[in-house]
Amino acid sequence: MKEILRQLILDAASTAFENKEFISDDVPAFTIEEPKADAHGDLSTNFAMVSAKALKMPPRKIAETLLRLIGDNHPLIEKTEIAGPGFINFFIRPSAWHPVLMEIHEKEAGYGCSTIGHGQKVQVEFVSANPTGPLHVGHGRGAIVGDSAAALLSACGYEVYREYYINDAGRQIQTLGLSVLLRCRELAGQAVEFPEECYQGDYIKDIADELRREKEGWILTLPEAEAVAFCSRFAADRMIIRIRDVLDSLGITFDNWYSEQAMIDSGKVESAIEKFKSQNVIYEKDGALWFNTTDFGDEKDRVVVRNNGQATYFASDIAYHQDKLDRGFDRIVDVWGADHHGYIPRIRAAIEASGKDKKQFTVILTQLVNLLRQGVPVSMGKRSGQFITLKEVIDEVGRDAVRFIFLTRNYDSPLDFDLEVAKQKTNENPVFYVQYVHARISSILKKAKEESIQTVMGVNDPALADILELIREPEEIQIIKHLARYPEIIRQAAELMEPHRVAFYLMELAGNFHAYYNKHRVLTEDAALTAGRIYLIFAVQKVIRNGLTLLGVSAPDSM
RNA sequence: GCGCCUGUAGCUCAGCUGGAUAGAGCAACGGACUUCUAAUCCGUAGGUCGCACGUUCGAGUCGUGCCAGGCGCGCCA
Repeated sequence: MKEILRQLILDAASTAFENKEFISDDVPAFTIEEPKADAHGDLSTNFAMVSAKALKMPPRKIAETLLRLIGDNHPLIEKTEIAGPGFINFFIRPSAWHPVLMEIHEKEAGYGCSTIGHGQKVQVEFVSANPTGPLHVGHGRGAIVGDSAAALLSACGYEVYREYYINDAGRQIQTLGLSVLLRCRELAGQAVEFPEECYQGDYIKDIADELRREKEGWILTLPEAEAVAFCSRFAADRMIIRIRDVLDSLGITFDNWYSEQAMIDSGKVESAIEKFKSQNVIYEKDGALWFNTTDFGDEKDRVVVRNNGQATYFASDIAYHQDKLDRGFDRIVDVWGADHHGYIPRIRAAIEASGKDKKQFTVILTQLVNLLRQGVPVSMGKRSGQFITLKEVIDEVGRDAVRFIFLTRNYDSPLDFDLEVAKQKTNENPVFYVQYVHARISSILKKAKEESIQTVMGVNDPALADILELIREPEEIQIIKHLARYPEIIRQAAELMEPHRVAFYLMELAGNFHAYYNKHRVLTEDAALTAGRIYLIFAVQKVIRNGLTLLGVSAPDSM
């Protein structure tokens, strides 16, 4: 609808130019949007105001000219008006909205999808939590936002590749291994002193127990270094399995789990360093190797190899991002927690230094999550191991509610997650509000079927046009107008990678539907009217389902 | 001290990259179930958009400076 109007306006503008009524055919960017107030029509454009300067005409005068050229007998338009400082308001004929329903029924799950991505390859790297401890709710937020953003990109014609980067090398993993080894010895009855810097959580004991069952006393006979190395690998593997299981329970899967250790073993880190050395962006100072990130806008240069010969994690990060680009992705997206924001300049530096466009690299920074219970913060002590894990939250609250809550906030805002609120089946928890629409419609359709009412009409059914003429209640037109916006919402949400827009859209659509449901009956004595209304609500259901699917939330047939 | 994020109704949050009279939900108050699911709906009340300047036809939105909160500033991971 917007596109039709846009074309109409552009045509009128160029006619005006040909008639020499406009002195320029240079059309500035103008918008067409749904006004907040119904009195301002169905759609409105600021064309006259934004082009006032270029045309050297007062906005209202421009608007008058345009409207005269558009004429007042266009089939879609009921009336037009000029308002305020120069808005042109269009009132659309109610029946003009009906084709939206036909489009939804034709496209089904494809309604809302687009091809704006043109098959560009996008890699989305998210979660990538270290396998040294269980996932917490902060990871959950990144996981859900990343997964949903990926789904949106996919729906918009990008070729999306989901990847998890496993930090399975370096000091932390050593510590993990040591922690497990010490717990093994403990289980064997040895007296051990458990250092503070080791991981304190009970999951370490669990893994030690698994290890003991599988290997019995064997591990205790190994020399310290070998034992730690073995425990490290064993524990990291077990942690990854746990992490994957939790993510699975949220409906999140990856195309690839990328091992840092494997990357190091393949020599990619070394060669990346060599490459940068030869480009003189890496230099030596005080016995260490430094990356000259300052030249690319960072605050200070960063160490890549320490003077003890050990590479830093940054070295791996450089190689990893090089590798991403080498694999041919047009765009790479990293989803990080806000506590990592200081890393953006250096990673961006690494990308620029390799001759790539920094615009190919985007970071989604999810702000922190405060876990509460009835308004009281739940402590998140890291070292103590005394924190509520993501798994516990999912088990308590449920997958759909967890996902929806994370997706009803802009990821850029800090988020209070109250466990008690998340469990409530009230409107404080809008996931049920939206799902209820789906269930209600399923229920109506089921009943219609039982009463042998035809529920599916073909687009080419000759009776369709007459039946749709009966769909003209204000609430019905309101719903269809809202349905018409869906594809644009999806495009916007994908471009900005802001899934919360979809969640809010769905809540609004749900509101429209519930109001309609309470005011009008779908199954009536009038067969034609009933058919039309079924056609309408069936479309609503499809859009609800499409939206929920993008958010990774189920669409139940009964509740 | 420097950098990033946030500040909108009592609470939790939207606000479509600058549009018209700033919106939802919750909480409060008053109504609607013999009907296709009341996990719903209808109504009332609630605001100096942190503060101050600036940019322009027009600012919650953009710029600058303050104020408040969160996070980050290692040859740590």
